[in-house]
Amino acid sequence: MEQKEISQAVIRRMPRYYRFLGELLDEGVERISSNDLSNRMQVTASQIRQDLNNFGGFGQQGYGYNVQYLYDEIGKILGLNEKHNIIVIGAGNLGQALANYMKFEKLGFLITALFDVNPQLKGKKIRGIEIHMLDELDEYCKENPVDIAALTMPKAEADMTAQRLIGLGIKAFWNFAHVDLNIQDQDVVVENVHLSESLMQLSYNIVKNKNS
Amino acid sequence: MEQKEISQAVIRRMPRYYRFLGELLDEGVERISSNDLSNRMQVTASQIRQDLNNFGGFGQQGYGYNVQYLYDEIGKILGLNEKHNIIVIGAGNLGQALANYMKFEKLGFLITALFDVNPQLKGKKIRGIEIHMLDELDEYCKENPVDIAALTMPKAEADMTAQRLIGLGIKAFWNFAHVDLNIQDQDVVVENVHLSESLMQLSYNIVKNKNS
DNA sequence: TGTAGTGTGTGAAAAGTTTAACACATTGAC
DNA sequence: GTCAATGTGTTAAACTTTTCACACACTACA
Repeated sequence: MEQKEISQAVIRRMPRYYRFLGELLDEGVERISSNDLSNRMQVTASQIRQDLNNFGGFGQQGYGYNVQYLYDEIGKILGLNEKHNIIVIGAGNLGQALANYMKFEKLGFLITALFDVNPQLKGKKIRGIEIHMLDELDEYCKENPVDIAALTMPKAEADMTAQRLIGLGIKAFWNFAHVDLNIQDQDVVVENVHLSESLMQLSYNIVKNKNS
Repeated sequence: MEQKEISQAVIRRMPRYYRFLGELLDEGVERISSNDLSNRMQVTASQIRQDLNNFGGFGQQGYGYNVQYLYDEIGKILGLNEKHNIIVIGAGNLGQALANYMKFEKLGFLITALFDVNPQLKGKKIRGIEIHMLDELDEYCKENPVDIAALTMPKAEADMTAQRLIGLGIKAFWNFAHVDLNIQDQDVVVENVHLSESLMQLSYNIVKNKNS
């Protein structure tokens, strides 16, 4: 059904276009050329045109791109026209921080439940979102639609829990545990957020800068 | 002083090598070939050899790589042999979650202070780390060594605060605010962690998978 | 000590990504 | 309506990254 494979390099840039177009909308800008957008975003106009053309011709010669239209189209490409229910496994600081973060809801990502093994957290609510015990996971997943599982538990349990969730039909993981999930199933997608690795990259660049 | 520029594509992979080598050390493995490592890490052996060779010949023909030695060398490359003091600007959920996360310390990243504008948080401590008021920032930075500022405040204030911090001599930012920092100075490095963008990428891949 | 086997470092090929260049569709001022 | 100006979509070139292939350094066993 998909025409041709679009590279992840392109996909990584789409949310940024979406963000800048949202800002343009807020400013009341109705149309924009790849050139003007390239100045704002500090990327080449050529890249913008190439990227967008992967998905079809959204612009018009002599006019440019209609901001609202392009914004909506990129939203659709990124799946933001659908709602996504997220459960968070691990209700520690990070899990609770995610639950508290309201920005995700505006994008259509709704955190519906948290799970933890700590009995002290049982029944506690974060912004109205209940913390369940991990042994209620199976039941919850059978009774409620779940699109994404965010894994914020210690790495030792992450892969095991992921396997359990795959068994329950979960097809998408937002993985904060510092480990590679061992996923065989082609249908299952994983997005890793490895904070320590990001910090190490920063550290490399600090040291490099010092020495140059 | 730096021999030649090493691409960020390579740098992005180094922390992952570091992680796998750490695991090998824990398992008591003393030596490993690029081939065995490639099987574990699901990358090509060729890529491992190329990547490592950017920094020098760490291996030996007929033997492979000494795990401990390579681990240490990559640690040095990533600047993990030095300590880095981090201040966190924004003591909301995410800021507090970062302060609570002990893994960073093991890598040499020490969170030394949090800052916020909310007077209710004044003097509160997270794992012994004090929350200061934002107006104490200048004084703090003049009296204490600060290597990295983690920005977890709302995006509206992020860029302004970054400029202020640059004025105070901070040269590295770990930016969680959903905005591009407007940095001119070549000496200043930025590492972005844009959680919403990561989520949108995941969402794209979910939708793509459904349609294929 | 000899020798078969291992496995790096490296140069070159292949694949992928980004930038440049431009034909021509559309705009907008007169 | 005409026509210069604009600015996309697209093809091709430049550049970057990844993979392949192999000479030969070193190991390890007899």
